[in-house]
Amino acid sequence: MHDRSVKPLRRVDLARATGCNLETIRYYETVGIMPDPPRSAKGYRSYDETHVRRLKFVMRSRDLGFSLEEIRELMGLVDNRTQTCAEVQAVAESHLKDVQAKIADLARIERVLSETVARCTGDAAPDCAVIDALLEA
Amino acid sequence: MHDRSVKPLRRVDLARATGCNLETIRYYETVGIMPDPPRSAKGYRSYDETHVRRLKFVMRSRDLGFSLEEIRELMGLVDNRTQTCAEVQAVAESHLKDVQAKIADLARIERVLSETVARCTGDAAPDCAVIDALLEA
DNA sequence: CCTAAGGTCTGTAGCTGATACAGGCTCAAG
DNA sequence: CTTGAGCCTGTATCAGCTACAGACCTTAGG
Repeated sequence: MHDRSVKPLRRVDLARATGCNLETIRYYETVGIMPDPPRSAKGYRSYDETHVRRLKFVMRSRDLGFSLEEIRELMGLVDNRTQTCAEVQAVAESHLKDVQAKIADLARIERVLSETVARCTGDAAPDCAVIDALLEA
Repeated sequence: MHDRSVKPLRRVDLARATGCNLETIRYYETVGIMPDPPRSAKGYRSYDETHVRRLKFVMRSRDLGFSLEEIRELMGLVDNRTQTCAEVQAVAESHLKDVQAKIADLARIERVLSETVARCTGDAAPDCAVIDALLEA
């Protein structure tokens, strides 16, 4: 009962509530990731809790490595929830495969780098194992 | 003895010899990763084996995830090899730490994603575990 | 009521690391 | 000589932000 006429959030309030960068909020609006919010008489954006939730969703998704395009896709599925969650699962699974591939790539890089660094003597440059590894085919 | 007056390489030859994209070569020149090559009378770039080696070095380094800035640093150390290889080792080691951190991040993401996807029933959207995970704090 | 701090608005530029394209010129093989 | 392949430059595009300029507005304290 203590929410009679909740005061609207300014852009900076939304930023603070979510930890999102101020400018990024505007960016998300221009690229359609966040909806255009209602404006005050003077043109000031005014947000509410739905925006906080949505932005948190976006940020969590970004944090999990989803691209903006994937997030758009996810949110589209959520917004008109006429379909089953199988589609959502498919997006997430496809993204999971991407992540696993990236891990495999990085693991290879890690192996090469750590082997190379270990071979390094710290002596004169002409004998540097890192440089050799990069120069050799 | 069969290299009397080796014929100069064109840009496309350098691209083919290294597997680098044609435009990327020009890009690397503008950002100072590759040197400005000598030009023919008509202004055509002309490369030789030193460019091939240098570009291969750059590509291998990129492949191992070094940023252009890091590559510039590495090449600076190689070019005026007045210092010991300890500096090179330091660059590589610092990069190795970055790579390991990235792997750890991705591993966390992978865990969250795979757990979430596994919880998915494929049923109606309102119960979708992926969406729930993204909506929950 | 006035002032100062802090917020807001827009458009635009910069960042990384490429990649692509237009429009015009040139080279080399047949 | 023709034709196709390649060259040149400048500029635009992409993701995903981040930052700044310059003008305007709001709000709290004195």
